[in-house]
Amino acid sequence: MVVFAGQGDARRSIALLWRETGAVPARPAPGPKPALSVDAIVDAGIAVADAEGMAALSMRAVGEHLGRTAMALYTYVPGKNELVDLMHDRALAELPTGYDLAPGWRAALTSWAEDTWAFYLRHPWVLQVSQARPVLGPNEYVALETVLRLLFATELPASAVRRIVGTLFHFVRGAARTVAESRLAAATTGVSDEEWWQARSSVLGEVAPEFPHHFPLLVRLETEGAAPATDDEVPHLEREARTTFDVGLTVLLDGIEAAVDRNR
Amino acid sequence: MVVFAGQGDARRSIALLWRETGAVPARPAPGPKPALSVDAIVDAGIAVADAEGMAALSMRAVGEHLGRTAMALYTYVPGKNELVDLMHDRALAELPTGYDLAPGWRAALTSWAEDTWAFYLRHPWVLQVSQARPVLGPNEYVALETVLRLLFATELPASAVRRIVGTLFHFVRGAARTVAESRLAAATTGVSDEEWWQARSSVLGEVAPEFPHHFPLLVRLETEGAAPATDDEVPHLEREARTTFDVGLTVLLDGIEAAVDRNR
DNA sequence: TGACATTACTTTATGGCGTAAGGAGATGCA
DNA sequence: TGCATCTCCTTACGCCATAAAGTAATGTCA
Repeated sequence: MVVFAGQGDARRSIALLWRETGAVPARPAPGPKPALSVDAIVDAGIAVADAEGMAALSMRAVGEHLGRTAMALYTYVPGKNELVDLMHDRALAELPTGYDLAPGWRAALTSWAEDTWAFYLRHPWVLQVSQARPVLGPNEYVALETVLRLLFATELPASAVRRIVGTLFHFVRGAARTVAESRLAAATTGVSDEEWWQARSSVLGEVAPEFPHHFPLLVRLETEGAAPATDDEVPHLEREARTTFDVGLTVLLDGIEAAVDRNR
Repeated sequence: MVVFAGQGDARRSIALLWRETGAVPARPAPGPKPALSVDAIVDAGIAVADAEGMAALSMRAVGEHLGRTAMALYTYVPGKNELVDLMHDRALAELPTGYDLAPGWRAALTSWAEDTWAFYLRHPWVLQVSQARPVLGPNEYVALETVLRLLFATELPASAVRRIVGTLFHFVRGAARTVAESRLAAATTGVSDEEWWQARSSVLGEVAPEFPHHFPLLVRLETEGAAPATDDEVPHLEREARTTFDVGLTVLLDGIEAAVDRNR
């Protein structure tokens, strides 16, 4: 599922995101006192999505988590899309902002990428929120401003910074997505990555026996390129993904460094 | 929606993917002749997904496209997940394979990235198929072998190639995803990116008037870093995304080059 | 105090989804 | 001719988001 920013009443969604506290109701309104709140609903939504994944995030599930029906949420939130926007922006508040630039932009960007990676793995459902039309909540802006500060320290021109920040996000999100999806698949199917690969490759050996002949480089990648298996608690393929992240980050930063050198 | 590879009977899914033609039915079976075929269904699925997006891909929609009910498809295909796997592998067949390495690996990889980017934009739904447990169809392997051939030309060790290929895919998929989601949002909401940003930023000016003070670098990015608007047919933000792709690719290839130089 | 507006929340209903179950009709072989 | 086998259909179930209408609680005002 890809979730777009709420398309309904733009004014209302944005006001919700920025928690327009203005227009405080002077006199108390009639009717029963609200037992829920936007914050409580957003927290419940995050709890559900963290535990069961975005696919399991339904209005029913969130309502149930609060001892209410699905429809009760609509008193506080215009719809599911807007709820996801709010969840997204609330989650982003977790990201650190105060990176130290004294040891240089490269060290700072490395820390940023690692924190962001860890954040996505804590809240994998965030990866399903579309970046094309960003949620535009306050924390989204804070997160962007944070990484911009590190990138502007390279003294690259704004036009280059603009593109490189996109590239960094593509990379971190893509790398985290692989791990997130892998974990989700394991959780929902009860089959670990290792078991899955085992089953697949044995079937493949039957169905396509001429495989090694057609794909010699793939075989070479398997035999030469794989890290040795360890008896870690961390699943092997997850360590593999983490290594891909580290190596990819180095490549990217080397590329940025090349641009910086050219710019000097 | 994120789609995982079919988790049902592994043997059957893989046999379908590799189109196990063996065990040809010697004598014609009784019963009506099949009017559909796996191929026809896969084509219809791709047609629906290309035109309306992954979210609109339902068994009912595919059936209707063929003048059948949804349930008719289940004679040919075990379920929706397996259909998506088949669509994925069929689509991948479009990718070119014979890149010329004579002008060097960098030029070849550039062509590869551009073709892959264009492919994802032709079939944006492919980006929703999870990479964590790949579909493992024949064309998936061909596509991998293709890019491996270009990367091994760098003479980097297999372990490095293994990680860099992941990084390249993360980048290309991420960049393409932005454009794909942007187009999808425009198509489903009827609001262009430009109109959307216009509406949002005017509301934002009301709700958060102190914005420029809090996010000076974002403002700088807008004013200094943006490409001038043109009266092209291509939407402005899409050109922006394409530029991000070009710049990001350069950065990545520079990074790979740095690794190659170190390895020499 | 009683009438009434307002509010929180529930129930019910609509139209989507994937797919299980069972049935109808066509086909080929005995 | 009977029967097994096959394609394809209808129906049904339990999910989903959410529209519409109802219920009960709370406040203000006459």
